[in-house]
Amino acid sequence: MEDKFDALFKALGHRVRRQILDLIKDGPKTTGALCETLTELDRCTVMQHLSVLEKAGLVVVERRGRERWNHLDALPIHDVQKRWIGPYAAHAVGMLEELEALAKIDASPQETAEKSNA
Amino acid sequence: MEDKFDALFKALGHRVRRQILDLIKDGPKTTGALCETLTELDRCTVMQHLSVLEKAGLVVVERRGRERWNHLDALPIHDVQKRWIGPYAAHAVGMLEELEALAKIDASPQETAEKSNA
DNA sequence: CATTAATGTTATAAAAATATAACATGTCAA
DNA sequence: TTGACATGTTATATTTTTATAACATTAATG
Repeated sequence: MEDKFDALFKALGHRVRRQILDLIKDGPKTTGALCETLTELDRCTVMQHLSVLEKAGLVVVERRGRERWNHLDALPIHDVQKRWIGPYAAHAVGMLEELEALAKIDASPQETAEKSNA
Repeated sequence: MEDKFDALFKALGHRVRRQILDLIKDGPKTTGALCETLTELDRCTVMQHLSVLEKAGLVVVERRGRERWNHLDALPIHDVQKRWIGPYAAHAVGMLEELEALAKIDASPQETAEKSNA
């Protein structure tokens, strides 16, 4: 289970792979089409990145004749959201609320004067 | 900007670091306390992991005397949520809804008979 | 102030990720 | 069927990450 999250976060941890996800978000693309966009990279490198995404379950391959169509599967990201991001994002909101509460106290310091000058 | 997401996803891409985040989620801990929990790892290794988390902005260090208190800062994860996870999780929900629609069609095939037998 | 405890620093070995090259396979289309 | 095209496979160089060891620093405490 933790292996799955390892693979997912590692897959998301490279800008090229995130770029690929964005490229196939609105519909599948062939490897060739992806390479045409990612001109700065060797075709083999693009295929290796696709392989990493595939192992993480983020890309599903459909073969059509001699073409390889790379589809996005966003379901694993939903799992990441549920287990890791959601709870921590909520934690972040909690932190922000604490800061806001502190700001209000600063704005009306007379209320906390007793505590401040120890 | 993409560098930030690189650092964040890479920081989250190791189970030990995710474990550390869980350990300090409900309050800061000293490096020593973390090492007592992560007994299978060398202290230096734990410190390296903390350094990765710190560079990603997920851990903020407070020094008290000779102790180092590691605080969670979940705000960067909020950014990840907004830019990467939220939109893709929504995409996943969309995929699920498409699948459900297909299931309904399967359940009442007479409604789509015209399309099916071309 | 000397000792111990907690942490920091530098160096290094081992493993994994990244990028590329060279060659191989399968398939479309004239 | 043959040549070109899209992709696949294997090998390898480079870089980065992970894990440790050895030594250094800083602060509490008797």
